[in-house]
Amino acid sequence: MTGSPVAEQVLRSALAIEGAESLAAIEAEVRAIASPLGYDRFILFSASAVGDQVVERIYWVEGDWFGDGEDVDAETYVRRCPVTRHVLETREPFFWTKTIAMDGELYKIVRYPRGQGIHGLQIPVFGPLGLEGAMSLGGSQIDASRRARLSLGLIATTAFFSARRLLEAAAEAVGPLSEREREVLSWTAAGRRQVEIAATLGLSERTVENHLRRIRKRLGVATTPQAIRVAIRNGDIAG
Amino acid sequence: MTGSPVAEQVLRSALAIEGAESLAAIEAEVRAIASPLGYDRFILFSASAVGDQVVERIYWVEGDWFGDGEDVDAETYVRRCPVTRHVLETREPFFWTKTIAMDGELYKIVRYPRGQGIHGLQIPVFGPLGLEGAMSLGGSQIDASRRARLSLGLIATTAFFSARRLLEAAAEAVGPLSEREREVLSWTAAGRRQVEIAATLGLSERTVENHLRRIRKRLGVATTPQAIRVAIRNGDIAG
DNA sequence: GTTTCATTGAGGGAAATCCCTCATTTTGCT
DNA sequence: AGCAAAATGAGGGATTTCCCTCAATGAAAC
Repeated sequence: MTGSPVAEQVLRSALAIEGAESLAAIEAEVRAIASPLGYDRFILFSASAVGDQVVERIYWVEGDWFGDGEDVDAETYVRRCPVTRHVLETREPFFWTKTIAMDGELYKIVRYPRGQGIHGLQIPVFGPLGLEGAMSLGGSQIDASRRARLSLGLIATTAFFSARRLLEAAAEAVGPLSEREREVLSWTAAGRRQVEIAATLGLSERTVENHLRRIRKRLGVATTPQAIRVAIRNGDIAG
Repeated sequence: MTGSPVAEQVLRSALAIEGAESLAAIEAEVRAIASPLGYDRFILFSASAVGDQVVERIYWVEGDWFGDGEDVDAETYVRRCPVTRHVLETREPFFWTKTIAMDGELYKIVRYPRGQGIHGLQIPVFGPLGLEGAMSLGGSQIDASRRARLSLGLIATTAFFSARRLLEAAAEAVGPLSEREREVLSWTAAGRRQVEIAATLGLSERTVENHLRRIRKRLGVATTPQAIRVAIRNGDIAG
């Protein structure tokens, strides 16, 4: 489609992104790699695989994602987009195509985008807790080769972690679990219900519930089952 | 230390690994990239933190990891190694150094390995379920630049997923849980709610609920959080 | 051909969990 | 003493999970 990505440039940009001290610097590097490949719109966001909410926080939006006359803001658009939701179901970067049908826009996940419309590449980013973010790149004439996908995958992954480092500096100050919290969680892992744990420890059900909520918050998870896994992994409770 | 990685070669190898049809082909590509950087021993394995057990399955071991006269097998060595355990606690590739002290071997996680001894790079690999595997590379004279780390990170990540695709293809159900049940439980451990899992797997909420109930019954537990722990213990799902 | 089991789905209702906020007491630390 | 964090508890409402039963399909086993 356009020139194939220059490998040297890709590595160099990834390193630059890794050490970037501002979001603008990250954006510039991404553009430098993506533009020659035909991508001219970008979305970078943190995501959690939990809750109905896929998108957690948008780090960067750029380009004509919405078309003229659309009066949706970036947040709404990204959150509603079916392509965005698809990151929950995949473990690999994927291409998509948006065509204008009679009854509105039609998104499709495709192997190789071609033909009329806006095409794009969506790259999920994974971490210790599973899906942690994603980057979307789009354009009307894009390089959709495996090589481009691999290159942009590296760039996007690096960009996400770097952007998060910059923007969520003081966000996740999660401490370790307290003694009481470990105790409650251990009983939970042992199959006890909140009311039973309350009786065992001589607490009210409310307190047990409050402890569990605080535990989830601390561990940065959404559900108690997930808290069990994370706590086991962290060594907070016995596996 | 040695020549810096040729970016073009890195991208090419990553693509080759991605499409590889045999483990040997993957190994060859990794060697081609890693050797010039001074790495001559490799371990590739799937991982999960099941209590004491970090390593799940070793895909590939090569090189002089153990020294002469050592009569430990690869499994034991990798499982015992403190460096291996450290992948549980990190979200980034890291360098380590092994020095021979009077009272045995001493491993240290370092920013830039130098001096005498064996040095290495450990690269955790993440997926939708969190930590899913890792690759260890070692050598006595290694390139420990950020550039090398980034390049090998890409290579290792690609290699892991490709190797798993090849080797776990015919993995059959060994546990008491069926394939579908394991799948549902894994997503639960990853923090998904029933309705979300239903959407992801294309099932009705009812079906997911039924699966979970059957899982609890099979494992002989009362609650889903407990099922998570028991399943992790049994190795039915990743820790 | 019959039986078994995995997989899928549902109705209806009970139980449990989860979310928000607010408040009190205790404990550890400077 | 004074502050911060842990630990405790509650109100009130929204979601989610759980439990019972019932049922249809398809594939594998006998």
